[in-house]
Amino acid sequence: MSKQFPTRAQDYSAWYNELIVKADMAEHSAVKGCMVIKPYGYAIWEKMQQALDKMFKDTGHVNAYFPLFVPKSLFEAEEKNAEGFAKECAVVTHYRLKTDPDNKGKLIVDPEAKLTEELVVRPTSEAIIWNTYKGWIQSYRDLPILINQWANVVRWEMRTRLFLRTAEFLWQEGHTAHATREEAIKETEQMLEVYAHFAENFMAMPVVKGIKTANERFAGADETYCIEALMQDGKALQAGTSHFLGQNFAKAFDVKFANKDGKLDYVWATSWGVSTRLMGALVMTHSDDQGLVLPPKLAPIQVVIVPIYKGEEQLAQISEKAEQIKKSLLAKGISVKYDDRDTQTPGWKFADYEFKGVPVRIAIGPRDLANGTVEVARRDTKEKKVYAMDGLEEQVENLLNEIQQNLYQRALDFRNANIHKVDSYEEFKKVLDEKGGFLAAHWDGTSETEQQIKDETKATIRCIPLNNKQEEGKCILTGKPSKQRVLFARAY
RNA sequence: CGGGAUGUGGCGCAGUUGGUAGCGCACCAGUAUGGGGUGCUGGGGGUCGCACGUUCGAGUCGUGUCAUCCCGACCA
Repeated sequence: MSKQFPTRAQDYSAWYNELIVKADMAEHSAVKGCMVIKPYGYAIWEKMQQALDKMFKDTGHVNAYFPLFVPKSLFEAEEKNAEGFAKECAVVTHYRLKTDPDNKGKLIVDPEAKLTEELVVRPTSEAIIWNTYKGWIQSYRDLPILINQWANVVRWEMRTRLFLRTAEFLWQEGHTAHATREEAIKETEQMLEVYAHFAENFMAMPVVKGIKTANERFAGADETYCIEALMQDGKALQAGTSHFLGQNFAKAFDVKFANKDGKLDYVWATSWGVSTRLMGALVMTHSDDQGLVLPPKLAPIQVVIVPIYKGEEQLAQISEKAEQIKKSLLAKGISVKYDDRDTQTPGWKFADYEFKGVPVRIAIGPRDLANGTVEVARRDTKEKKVYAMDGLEEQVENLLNEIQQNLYQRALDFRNANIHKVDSYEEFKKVLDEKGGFLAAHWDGTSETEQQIKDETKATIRCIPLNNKQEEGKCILTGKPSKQRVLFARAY
């Protein structure tokens, strides 16, 4: 492993890219804009999936799967949605290759095999799903439909970055159908809460819950709720969205139901999603110049045990103890790896697990064996302590909780310290350039003002926080009256 | 799509005025080690992104081309 790993201060972007690759999370693939998620990175994603999936199930949702391809005619049905995604769609036009008659051993697209209708590779699944729901819904008795899908989607981005923006990415998308507007809004808000809970309690990443302005709203939604996080470099990152789709898709796909009075009405819809982008968020929330830092709740390996020994006999003695410790930790539901490979030295292992963000490391050597102790090191603070072997599992359990807490608190302190109230456009620009972070500022509520600020500063309104404090003020750009501050930031 | 850069063993790089490739890490074998990326000895592996051209001779010069990365516009 290279020793000249860039620091965050030197080059945050390079730090991020190299960290992902060197921590063995992912790498660039042979396909432009697409990454290979490696086992270690995928294991983190699986932990995220498990936690989220349970929360979805606990709130009454079920999983299903819909096709990767969307016929163009369906895709274009909801105009705003189609328009919003049109410029980043991959399109399948043919279904066969054949040997090139002019170039032996090479293949060409068979011109005879042109599809009568092009297939859009889903950038999101509203269209195909609502076309399907049409056949499932006749009566209010068929509602609600509460479905989630774990899938891949493709958005042909011009510029990509590992996890943060890849042409193909993994996500989950919930698509629900309801009899009333109120119920759909309640669902939208509920899922936002689920996301916020996941971000804060599993990722240890504080988020601001809010709603998007019209400019930033999901194409085809009436309202977009979001959770916004702040990365270490002062840029914001949209970590999850929950959309109230109104009756837009029901109208586009003619999905009506008979209510209790026998009257026909269009179905109300929501959709909500989080993606592998959260992996990037995780990295940019906690990791440091020594590599990845993982919150215990999402770490594939929570505790690693490293033996320090001379000779096989000593290893056997240490292994016996180590296996005992491993067992007692496993019994507490803690994931443990005992790394007794003799192909790497202890120091090498220390550095390696540190780089990969394993929250707790236990080292056992002959000295410990004699004293009935172990050396315990925590990744978040780099602190090392000697613990007695007796009752170690409780200690480690507590330590993991403490680390989880500490990471959250650290991130929260950072986030709070980087919400800056600004009251003039000059101050806005100055703070944005010098400090970054969220800027709480008054805005006159118009798209034009938002757009102008974006054009001039690259900062966008990340959200209007929920339960936002109401106060009289003047728009920083136009000086027009404003009733509340909104959060601006430069964003990923 | 605009700007910048880079393509040389698995990875990271060097390669002077053109004379058919070298270093570090990794890898393999042996050996001594083992409380923070271990030392020593020996070993295997590349035809220099691709094409064309200049030349007696091209990693090196020229033209073209492809790819990737970074910055920006677009976006989760």
